[in-house]
Amino acid sequence: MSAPHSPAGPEACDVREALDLVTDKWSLYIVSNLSAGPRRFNELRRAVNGITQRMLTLSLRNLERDGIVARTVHEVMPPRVSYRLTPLGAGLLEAAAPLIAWSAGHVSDITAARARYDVG
Amino acid sequence: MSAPHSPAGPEACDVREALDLVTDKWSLYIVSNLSAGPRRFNELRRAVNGITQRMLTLSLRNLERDGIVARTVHEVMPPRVSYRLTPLGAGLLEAAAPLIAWSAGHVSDITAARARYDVG
DNA sequence: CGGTATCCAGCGGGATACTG
DNA sequence: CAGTATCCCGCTGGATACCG
Repeated sequence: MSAPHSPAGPEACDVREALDLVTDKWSLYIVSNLSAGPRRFNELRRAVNGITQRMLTLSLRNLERDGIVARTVHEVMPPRVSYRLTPLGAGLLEAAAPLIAWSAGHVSDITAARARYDVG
Repeated sequence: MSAPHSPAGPEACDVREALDLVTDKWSLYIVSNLSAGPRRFNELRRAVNGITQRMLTLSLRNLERDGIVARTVHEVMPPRVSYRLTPLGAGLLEAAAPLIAWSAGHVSDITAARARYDVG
């Protein structure tokens, strides 16, 4: 099909691209769990509520690919791999912090709104 | 329940709940398009790059249900329906603004990081 | 420990057609 | 104009098993 007709401004596409970074289930959650410093794979797995091994691996790979997270392998036995935020990732976390805080603070408002909507 | 090494205390579940608000493809995009004031259905459709009629309807219903967006029907012919942010929605937009701005401003960084990753 | 590989269910979401 | 209804494909992501 024809490319999205958005000559209206270069920002439109950027915003869509940008929001895709946030549109996946785990990335922001993982990033926020790396705020306190480097974490090993299984530390993250325990910290990130409900994530599977597979999804943690995939999410970390994507974050690494995007330059958000850095992966370090320590060549010892047993294997030791740690993950930490890059400067880019730290910037993302900083930018996301208000949204995360707001969301956490307004879950009850939204739950209430839903209840009202579903009744009336 | 706060483990000493984990930032995930009782807030953990809330954060997951909260991030689910952001985890869908269109909501933040729509909300950001309502920042300048009320919009009619097809205005939004044109503004929100690439959205289908179905997904716009579904997304607006969810946002209305969550108390983020208010829907007003003007009983005229042809039908006229407008959508605007509620105070809650305005708060969400305010909280999301830094993330949206950051994302839009760092798309190129991320694209570059991907290119580097894919080569090496 | 830190992954891959494989299988598969669910649903997000696009295309299309119809309606008040 | 502002939706509903229907069909269906593909990707997300969960469960499980295996590997260096």
